[in-house]
Amino acid sequence: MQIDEVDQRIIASLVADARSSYAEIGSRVSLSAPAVKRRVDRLRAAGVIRGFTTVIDPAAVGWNTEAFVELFCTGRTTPTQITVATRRHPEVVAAYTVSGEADALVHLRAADIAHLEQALERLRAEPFVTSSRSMIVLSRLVDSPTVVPAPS
Amino acid sequence: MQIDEVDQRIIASLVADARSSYAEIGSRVSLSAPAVKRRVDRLRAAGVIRGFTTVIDPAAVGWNTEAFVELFCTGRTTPTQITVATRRHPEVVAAYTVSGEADALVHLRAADIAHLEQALERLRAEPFVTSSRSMIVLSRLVDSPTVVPAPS
DNA sequence: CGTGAAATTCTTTTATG
DNA sequence: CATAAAAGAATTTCACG
Repeated sequence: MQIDEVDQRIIASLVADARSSYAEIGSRVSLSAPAVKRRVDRLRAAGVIRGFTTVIDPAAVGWNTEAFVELFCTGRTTPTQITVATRRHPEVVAAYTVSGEADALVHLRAADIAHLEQALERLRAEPFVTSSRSMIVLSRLVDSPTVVPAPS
Repeated sequence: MQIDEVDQRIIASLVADARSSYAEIGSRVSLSAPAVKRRVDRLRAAGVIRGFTTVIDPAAVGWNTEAFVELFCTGRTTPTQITVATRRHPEVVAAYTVSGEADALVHLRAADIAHLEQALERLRAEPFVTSSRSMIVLSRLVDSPTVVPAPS
């Protein structure tokens, strides 16, 4: 899909504050509110804008422990298998297939260390997992939300 | 801060759609719009709600490559040093200090492999980095936004 | 593509239990 | 803490250039 500079600025504005009004965005990009709405609708329909969400402090709602787990899998494990398996675990925030030593990297979030240990055990019990290596997050140093510059 | 079940449902609703109206949220949690607004204001003031943002398809705006880099640092590297250093790199989406072999884990996003390689070189050139291990993301299997259940 | 205007709906304040 | 009512904005549709 074609995205012009105005779209980019609208996106940047919505990333910074998803609840700002179309009129407010319009004043920043020199467009009327209906024009902004039409562009946003188009960007949503095209899948550029996936949705609007709220950033919550995980600790405030009881998630105090995070970890990244490298999974080593059996030879003929498919990405789909890993997907369906990891999705079953509510502690899985994200999962990726990766190049390097490991086959997949899983981002976990748990209430506490005990909960994390439990989730880890469950994950490692998946039949295609041959071994794993965990990194428990000690502190989050940087956490940028979805950024939207225009890479040259 | 104290969060009751109604707050939790309001949060869940806002995480699912940050642009839904207070009236709509209110109808889901059996509350009037002003009551919802007051709770949201309180949750924002308390830092439970950090903000409202928009989820963008990275590829649609030119970010096609992702990687996780484990950093191994010199003995007396502080988290603050890693923070300020990684923040300087626009490709850094997130950074964590971690337990395990590595000292830090850095999540990078770049336009393409060439850009990623460049960013990696820059990162590895930081004086406190003794070595690194990269995992290039082949595919994103799972990507849940900030979830908000009530961990028992 | 864009704007302006009109109708509807939401937000937000204030008063009140 | 909640609701209700009222004023002010915003959303959304529509006609039009």
